Amino acid sequence: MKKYIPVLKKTKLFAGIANDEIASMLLCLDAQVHHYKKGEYVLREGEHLSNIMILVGGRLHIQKDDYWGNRSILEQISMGEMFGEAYIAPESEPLLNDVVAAEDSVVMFFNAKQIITTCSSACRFHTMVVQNLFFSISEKNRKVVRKLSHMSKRSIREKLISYLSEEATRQNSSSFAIPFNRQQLADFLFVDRSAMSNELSKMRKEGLLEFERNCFKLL
Amino acid sequence: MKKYIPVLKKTKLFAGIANDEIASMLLCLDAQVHHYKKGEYVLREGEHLSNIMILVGGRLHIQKDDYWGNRSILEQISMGEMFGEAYIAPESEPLLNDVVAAEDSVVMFFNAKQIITTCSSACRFHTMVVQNLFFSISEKNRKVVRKLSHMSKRSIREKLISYLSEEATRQNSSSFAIPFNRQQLADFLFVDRSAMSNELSKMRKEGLLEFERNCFKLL
DNA sequence: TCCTTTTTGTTGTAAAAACAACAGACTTGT
DNA sequence: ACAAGTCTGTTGTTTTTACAACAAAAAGGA
Repeated sequence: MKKYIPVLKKTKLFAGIANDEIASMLLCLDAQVHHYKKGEYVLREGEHLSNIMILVGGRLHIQKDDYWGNRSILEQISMGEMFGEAYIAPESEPLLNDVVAAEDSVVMFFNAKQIITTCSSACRFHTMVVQNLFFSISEKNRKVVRKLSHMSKRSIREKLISYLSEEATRQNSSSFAIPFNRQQLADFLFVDRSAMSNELSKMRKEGLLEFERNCFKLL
Repeated sequence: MKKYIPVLKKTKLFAGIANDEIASMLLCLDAQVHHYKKGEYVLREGEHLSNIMILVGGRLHIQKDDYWGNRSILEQISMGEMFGEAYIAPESEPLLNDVVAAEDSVVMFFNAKQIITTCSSACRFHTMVVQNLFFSISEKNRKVVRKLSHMSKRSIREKLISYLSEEATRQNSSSFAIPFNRQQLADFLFVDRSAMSNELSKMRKEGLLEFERNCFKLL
């Protein structure tokens, strides 16, 4: 458990909190560690949540498969990101999507009630965590809205440009790796893989970008 | 100002707070009222926010126009809903979209810092508001994810079914009105209006639904 | 009321995407 | 090293969507 404190320290939720403070909070917040193999389900659609979770190792996909087997990847969760936080409100509906390990992953569970109910004595920094929680969910919110903007684009090409540009900006370089293979990227952009591959090739021919596997360079 | 207290009382943010408590908080939170005519901009892309806003009259669209004049409506804000809350975090980027009055509207502005910084004495209920704020943004989050699910559908027909089903569920009836005209619905679903109109007609012929103007009935 | 503007549905055509099928490159495990 | 499986790009076909243009219906204003 303690070995994840350095990771937690870097998260938005525990920003500005000292290591030993985090350690004491782990007890107060009822922290638990779970391990998942690639492909395993962390959460399933329809579940009721009473925990807030932080990914401390690996990578997760928040996704949904429809009746015909079409998969849609709504979000990707990377190291240090929080998830599940939107479903702990008292009148919240059950989880809308599945959460699946995209690679071997480690997740920490925290008792949600303990987080949002500021405790009386022990944890001096609890108030700060509540505020951090709000800032974290704010960031998540903006992330989803950005994704929605990608999806508002009408053509595969525009969606690709929109997404790849964001990645280039985020990684602060015109050369960057993405955390998806082709099929996953297609599922993430809600388009057909072969059509997308085709479009990528066209764009390369036109000199808009270069790529190899999951590495891209915008020109 | 005081005339909006009954509206505020029904919002998620002020849930469980007595009328006179709200009244005193209006001062503490630096509340201001602004009026907008249909089509007027409430906020513009790129702005930095230091307020949380609640719509107390009318209807707003959170939207974006691209270079070629294609409009995308990302969200609709109805009476009593909060907005802007995701952009007040210290390291938040500027606003990603425009906020426009879809009809004559009234908006209340609250000082964001005052809300998230629990004040010392006067407002006994301030702690509750902070918690409400978290639950409100949680709900907003789920709303955006639901919209993302609609958009994950590959065809216009599926998007329509996905959106209309949600409305039917939300309004708890198979007959319901939607808050969009055809062009706005198309902008909201990120598709072409005429193609969508066409698809609606086909669906009506096939007996899937009935409609007239903005009133729909699922069969 | 009449005129103007907006909204909606319809049609035909061009463009784009989905779908299916396959081959070659690359991985992985034995 | 080999076999099995996965990933990626490519092609041809079918389906769907976008686009443009227009007419009818409805709404709004003078």
